[in-house]
Amino acid sequence: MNKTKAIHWFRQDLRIRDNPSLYAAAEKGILLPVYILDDFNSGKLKMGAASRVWLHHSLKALNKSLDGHLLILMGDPLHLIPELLKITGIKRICWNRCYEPWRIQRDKQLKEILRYSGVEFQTFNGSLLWEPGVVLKQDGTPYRVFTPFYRKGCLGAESPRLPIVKPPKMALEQELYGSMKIDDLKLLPVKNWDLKIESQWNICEDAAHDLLDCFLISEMWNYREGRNYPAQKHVSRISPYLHHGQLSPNQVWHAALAKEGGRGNVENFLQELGWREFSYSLLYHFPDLMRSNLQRKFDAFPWSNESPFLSSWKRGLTGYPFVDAGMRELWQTGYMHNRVRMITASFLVKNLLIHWHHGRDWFWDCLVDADLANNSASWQWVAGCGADAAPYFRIFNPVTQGIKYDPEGKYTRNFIPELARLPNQYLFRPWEAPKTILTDAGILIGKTYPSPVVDMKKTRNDALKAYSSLKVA
DNA sequence: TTTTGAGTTGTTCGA
DNA sequence: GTCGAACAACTCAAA
Repeated sequence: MNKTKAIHWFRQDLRIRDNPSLYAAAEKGILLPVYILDDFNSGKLKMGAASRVWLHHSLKALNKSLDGHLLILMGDPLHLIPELLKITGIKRICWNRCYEPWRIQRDKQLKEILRYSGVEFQTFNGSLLWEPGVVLKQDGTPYRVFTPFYRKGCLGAESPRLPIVKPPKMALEQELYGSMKIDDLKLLPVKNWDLKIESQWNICEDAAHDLLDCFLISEMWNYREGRNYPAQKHVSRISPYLHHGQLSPNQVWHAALAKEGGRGNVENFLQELGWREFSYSLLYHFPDLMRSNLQRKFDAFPWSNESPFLSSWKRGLTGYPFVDAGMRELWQTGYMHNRVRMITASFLVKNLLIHWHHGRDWFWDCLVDADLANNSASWQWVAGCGADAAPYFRIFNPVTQGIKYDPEGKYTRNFIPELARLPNQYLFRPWEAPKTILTDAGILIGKTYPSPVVDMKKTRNDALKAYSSLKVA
């Protein structure tokens, strides 16, 4: 038995700074930092391929900042942790809380085991500004509408704690007790498509801060407007760092608050963190959020089965350039600009009438920021079956949206090089371009770039009809 | 208890 | 070209 040693169990908090559990574990003596790849048996919730790539590099970076003393394991923590405690004789373990329903269940079981075996454990809030259960309506039930949730619930509650520094001293355990190598986790794909993703991102804690600082200093002054233009740099792109915990929301919140944004830019940016909180709250109170329509009448929605267009959508071959640009950005970079996420998602659900579950799964696999709460809540929002009142008529038109938010076509041309020489006037509706213009641009619709898979006008009306059929329920 | 009115980011049509 | 109105019905916080 060794009272001076403690384990910090890294989960979705892959950082050294502002890490309450790491801080507490390192405080009293020797620290054994552990990471356990634990999604091997979680079935449908297996981490997506892009997230695994991100995780691989995150772990490499984290291990480096721990002088190579990060203990790596793979398997079920319910077995591995008690075993590790036994082997090491350590009697104290700390972690930051996670909120996926299966993790909540699992952690509860683990606590029982630890209690039974007389191991001291401590858990912390390391990844939310307001934990679920704190922000509730006066009647004690959870909010179902964002604005009151955020304005009254969040902003009316205690303000988020200030970030803490990294542990002043980290006396790291030198023995590695049969640790695996990070490479042994086989997080990288066999075919090396991950190289494309890696070239876009610097995946480590320091880079996360650089990115955030850069955004806050040079881009946030125009966040409110600029965030709508995917060709511009007015979004922060911190979502993957937030998901994996290289950044904490507290660090972001307080860093943003300290800036002069003007014209509501800071408030708008903070509100996006509020949406993240809202998603987590929904997931906590509706654990089946990833599957069940929050509005049950949507269970009767006439989704088209076996649509041949799902794969066109995935590959960025719908014939609608703005949609295709987004889907290709996703595939090539593991990321998609938020406005384009809404447009591509709206297209899948409202024009192709394909169930949001299919979109959810594709995004889950492709996004480096894939997050159960955000992904589930956002797809429900787009589909209109989510928590907020969603006007049935909110159906994005990829042509209109392209003209409005990518006026110079820079974003679209970047991802659809085969349309690069098409004039702006026709860039978002090449099928309407005169033959001579297409020829001049080297485009053959149906050959070098697909014809539109569906007709916007017709499918819009079909969707409106389908949505109004739900009224009765 | 009842009532009021707002609700993330849209589109189309007609003046 | 710009502008405002219309496009369901419903939930739910809050007065």
